[in-house]
Amino acid sequence: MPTDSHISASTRDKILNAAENLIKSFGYNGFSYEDISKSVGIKKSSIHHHFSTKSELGVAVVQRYSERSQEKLELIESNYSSPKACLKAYVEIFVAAYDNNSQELCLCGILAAESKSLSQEVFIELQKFFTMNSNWLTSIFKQGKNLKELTYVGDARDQALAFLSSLEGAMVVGKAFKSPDFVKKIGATLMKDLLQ
Amino acid sequence: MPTDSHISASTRDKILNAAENLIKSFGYNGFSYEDISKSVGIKKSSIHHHFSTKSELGVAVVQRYSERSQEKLELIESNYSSPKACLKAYVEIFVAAYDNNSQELCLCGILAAESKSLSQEVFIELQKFFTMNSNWLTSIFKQGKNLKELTYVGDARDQALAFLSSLEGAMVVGKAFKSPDFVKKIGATLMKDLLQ
DNA sequence: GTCTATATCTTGATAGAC
DNA sequence: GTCTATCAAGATATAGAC
Repeated sequence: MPTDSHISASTRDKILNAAENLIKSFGYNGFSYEDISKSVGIKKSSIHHHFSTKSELGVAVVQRYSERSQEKLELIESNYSSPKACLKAYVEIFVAAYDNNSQELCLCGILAAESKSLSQEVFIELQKFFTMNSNWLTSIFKQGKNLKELTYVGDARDQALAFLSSLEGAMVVGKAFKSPDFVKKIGATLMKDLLQ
Repeated sequence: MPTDSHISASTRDKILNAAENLIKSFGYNGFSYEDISKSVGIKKSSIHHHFSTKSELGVAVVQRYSERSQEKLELIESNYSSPKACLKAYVEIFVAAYDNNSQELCLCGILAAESKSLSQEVFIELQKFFTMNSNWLTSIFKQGKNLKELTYVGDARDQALAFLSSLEGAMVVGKAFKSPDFVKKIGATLMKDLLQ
């Protein structure tokens, strides 16, 4: 058995989990090593043993988040052949992340908003996330038009970027309204528009 | 002459200007009294004379931003009678804020992302901003459908919220891509979709 | 209304014992 | 790999002179 998914998370993973959740809730400038210390039950200095700087920790958090996102995208494409179903499943990622976790943001959404506060290293990982997502969506939109499953005017990439922007924005605006089903509603509206 | 728009800004206004710009760039958790001090050329303690707490400053910044936004919305409605033209002018607000200022975010967009870090007082002002914008947009979308100028399916409010989310999200995603004309492109795409 | 000075706390990070 | 102890810097905020 190559993976030991049943054993409890390593300290390193616990730190990454805590950091990811803290960033989603309070942003990169809104969390500290002390917060992680409390959450994981380990001293600040021990965190530095695993991630010597905050930037290094940030890079690792975004990398892991991107890897998981990529796995989800691959899973969608292997589960669904129709672009319409793929897009619906994509929306469901955002809905689940938001609705199931008391209106938590996309990790990379809040980091993008804080771009100017990030080290170059973290920012580069951030860009990779958005490049991956926009490329995937563009491909889906192209297929959708070819198969006449999705209705839109103009360029597939423009539509993909607008779609991605809408979902990221929905998480942000939904927080301001403290609306638990905001992303679900926006997602449904977006899909409806594309099936016109 | 009732207004003295030619005289230089009061210290209070200078502080508000600095705070607004700093928040747009680095977020609420990303700026300090020291930053304002450097920007305005005044000591930290003097800022406390005008705004005794950071929360108080935050409230004032959002209130002023909202007032200006409201004035813009009123100006649009008095300048244009067509819903389509109103919506186009609304998009232009976001485009101008983003493109002219090296990809600066909507003040309330980044604050919404940082919701959990805000005092209740600041958060309440934030909600007012989004309520005002969504109500205005809903009204425009209703008129647009009645006059057959805008094409969309379903509820006007849902479309208004999706539209607002798209613009807010475009500013965020555009930052990740370091794309100077991202909001303009997304805005054009959104308008095209509504004129289908 | 602005300043100097200071208080108090928190931050990211390091040194060194175990 | 985790701990205690400590650091220097930066944070919000206050006291009191001018």
